Amino acid sequence: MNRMNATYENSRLYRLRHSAAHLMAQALTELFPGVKLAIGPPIENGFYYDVESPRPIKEEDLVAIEERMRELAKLQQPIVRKVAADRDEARCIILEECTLGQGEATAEYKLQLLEAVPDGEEVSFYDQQAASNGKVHRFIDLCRGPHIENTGEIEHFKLMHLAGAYWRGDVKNKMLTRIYGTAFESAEELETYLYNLEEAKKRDHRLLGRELGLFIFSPTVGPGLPLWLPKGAILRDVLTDFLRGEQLRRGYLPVVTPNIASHRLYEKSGHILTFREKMFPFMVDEEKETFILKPMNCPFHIEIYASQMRSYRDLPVRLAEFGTVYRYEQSGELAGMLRVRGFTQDDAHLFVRKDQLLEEFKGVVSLTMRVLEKLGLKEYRVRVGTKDPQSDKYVGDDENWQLAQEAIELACQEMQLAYEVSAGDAAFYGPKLDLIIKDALGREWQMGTVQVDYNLPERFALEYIGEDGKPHRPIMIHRAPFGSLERMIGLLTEQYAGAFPLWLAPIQVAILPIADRHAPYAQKLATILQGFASPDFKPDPELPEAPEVPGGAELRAQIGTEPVRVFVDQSRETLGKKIRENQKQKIPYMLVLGDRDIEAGTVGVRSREEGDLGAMPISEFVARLLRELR
RNA sequence: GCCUUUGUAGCUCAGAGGUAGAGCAUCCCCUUGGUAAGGGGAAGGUCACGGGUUCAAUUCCCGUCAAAGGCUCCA
Repeated sequence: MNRMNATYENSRLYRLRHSAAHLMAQALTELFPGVKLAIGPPIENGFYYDVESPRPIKEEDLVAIEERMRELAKLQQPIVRKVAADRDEARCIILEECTLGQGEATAEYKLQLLEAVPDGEEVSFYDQQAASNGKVHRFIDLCRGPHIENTGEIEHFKLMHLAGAYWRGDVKNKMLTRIYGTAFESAEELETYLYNLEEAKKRDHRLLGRELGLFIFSPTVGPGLPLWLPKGAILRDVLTDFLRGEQLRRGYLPVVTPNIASHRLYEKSGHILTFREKMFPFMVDEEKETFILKPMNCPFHIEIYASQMRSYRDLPVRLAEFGTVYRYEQSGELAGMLRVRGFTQDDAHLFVRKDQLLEEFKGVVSLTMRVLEKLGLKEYRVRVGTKDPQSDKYVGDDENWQLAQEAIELACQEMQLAYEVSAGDAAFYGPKLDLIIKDALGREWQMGTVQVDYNLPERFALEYIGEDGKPHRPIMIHRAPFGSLERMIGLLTEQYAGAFPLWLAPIQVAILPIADRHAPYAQKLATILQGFASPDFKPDPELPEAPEVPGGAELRAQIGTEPVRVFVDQSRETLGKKIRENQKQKIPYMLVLGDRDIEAGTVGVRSREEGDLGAMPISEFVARLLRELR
């Protein structure tokens, strides 16, 4: 669930939404007699109520429920708080009053909730009622509160959608129907919220991914298996080139490993035991052995580490690979690029000595911060996932866990990261630091991750020879600053609404020849901007000879070895149409090219953000471009 | 996987128990244009797939697949 701050929880809006949830429950008890109410809290953008209904609640029922809510709100029911003297009285109120004469069975979940209230804590109820046309409408609910004073204050609300939700969030329990709604203090705020929601949908990466030609999904290929189109693939290349460069400077060594491996590898790593349900069905060769499509890269990198004797002087060893892994995610979990079944991690494993752990961890976090900064991702949450003391699903001794956690927290403090500790969010082999970012619809996704691992070195009996001539066990750091290219590109698409910054944009410059006769010249200019053309390069032998681009040699020198990603729009359309189409493609710069420009050695520059900038010498535009890129 | 919803042309969407339409995109013709859609024409669909009800199903019912919003999980 989304996190809420104390200001919100103390606000009138929060109480208003809580009361709106009650009002909805009241409408439900009237419209669906026998409905069993579970819980109905306010949430970040509204409220919900979980119920078990005697007949299925359909989307079309929402209209009637909302209608009844409005009627009930108009009755101006005062909301009265009551405190039960003791547990027995609370039980009586639940069974006799809360059931509203609809039978004790409807109290099933409320009784369970009562049991969950800690001893000594006050048990309160909120009661609302009013009479209308001789009929008494009443609703009373076990609830901690607080609420607003009167249902009449609930004016600006809307029921949003239906969903299933397990009772107490446990898959083993019955699935209840959750009705989501939202409420605001004013009609304007409600409208703004709904409007923003519509706007957010336009930023959906699935929509933009297709419109901008980044990626598609094909049912013929299979769910959760994306196809990267040329522009999306360029985006991947730009991101991987960037990170590869950063890693090179930080002493990472590239490795490449296969997509499948013998089951023996994953038995040794423990994945078959702990990760089996996330793995694609095994490939069974009846004569020889079983192969597994890889769900993680680490065991391969471990094999590489273990392939030779390591000295303490060799450490840290940092092995990096953009490794594609396959995980059999539940069908209902797939979500565009944010959750797929085949994805490429910007993975690396650092094998370090104990005395190097803190510094290496900090190095990784610093790289991760550098990545976020470069990507322009400013809003994120840092979560340190630690062991759940109640659980025994972890491996390794407490001392190592303690050390690992201290290293993580110390690193965060030294780097002045605002982090929060979340018990139970560790990996089974060690604590970790995750970066969590919201998508367009406000849903949180784990992006980058840094994990400390004592377990796998143990399972694979990894060693290095220490200064003392004796074998020692290294510690592993697993890390992925992006998390995965799929998720990161999906998220970036939403962050930028498809208008990627110049350095990332799959196409940086579109050249728009005004008439057909300008196309050869446009091609010539394109090859210069692309930085690979020799002076006598002829782009297309079919094209007529074009005038030389003035100052071409100087421009080549200016561009150097960094190619600009250029597209020449040769469609036989009017200039207006070309501008419109390329603007919709969110290309950072358009260069309009006609007789006047060829004559004068200029280009008509149009910026995605600033519109028409007028004609300028080509060298001036190139200077502007390079300035922006560097 | 579970709950709710959706599935009509490449895309966005109309439509009705009697075997289908628009705009954009595509192709062709005319237009060669100076900063957000020039004009005309053509082609394009087993109405997701498989059953059932019916004289007749794309429409109603059931199942399957896929997608969306949630729940549970996770990069």
